[in-house]
Amino acid sequence: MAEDNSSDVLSTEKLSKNYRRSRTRFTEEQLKILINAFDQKPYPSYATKQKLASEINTEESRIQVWFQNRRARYRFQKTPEIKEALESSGGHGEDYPSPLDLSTVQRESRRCRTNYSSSQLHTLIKAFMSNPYPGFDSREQLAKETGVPESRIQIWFQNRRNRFNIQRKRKSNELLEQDPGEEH
DNA sequence: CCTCTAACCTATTCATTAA
DNA sequence: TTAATGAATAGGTTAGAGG
Repeated sequence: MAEDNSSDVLSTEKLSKNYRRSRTRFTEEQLKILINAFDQKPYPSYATKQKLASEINTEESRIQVWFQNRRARYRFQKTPEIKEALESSGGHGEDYPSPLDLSTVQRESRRCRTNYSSSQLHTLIKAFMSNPYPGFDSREQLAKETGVPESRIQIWFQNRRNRFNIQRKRKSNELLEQDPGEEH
């Protein structure tokens, strides 16, 4: 088959030095603590995540991602063991009281909203225009340059891409709707 | 090869803040 | 009060380490 992926679509941005953070290896002891915390509270507050981070000596952003992945796995497989545990305890599992139901879980305090200075925004926007998908090294560089934590840089790029796409979509929809001859 | 899962992504929603 | 935007969510994809 012909390799037709040489098209210009992903020539500059996605291919260029776009590498991930190296994979974190949790020790058994760390996992024990994390799993225990998850069983107690699958939606930990920011303060709790910070506490866990210092407790197992890792970054708070790794804790955040770990909980995200754990919830996804838990929800997806809904493991037979857990289902059994739910039913064996008389219809309602006390150990797992549908902990992933957001409507019943009261969410606790988030991380404080970050305020960016205009010079920080200037740096970030410039970087975004040159590459909206910065790899780990690029994000670290930006963090160093702006003094903003790398985890905030990553979130900033996510939000920026989303809102950029939303605007783009709305524009194309408006173009479609403005067909000439539309009466009224 | 295959499985597991950290890292990453989009889309949406919640929440804070400046105008 | 509202618009802009940071933070968190669900849920999906990518990739690295080990069987």
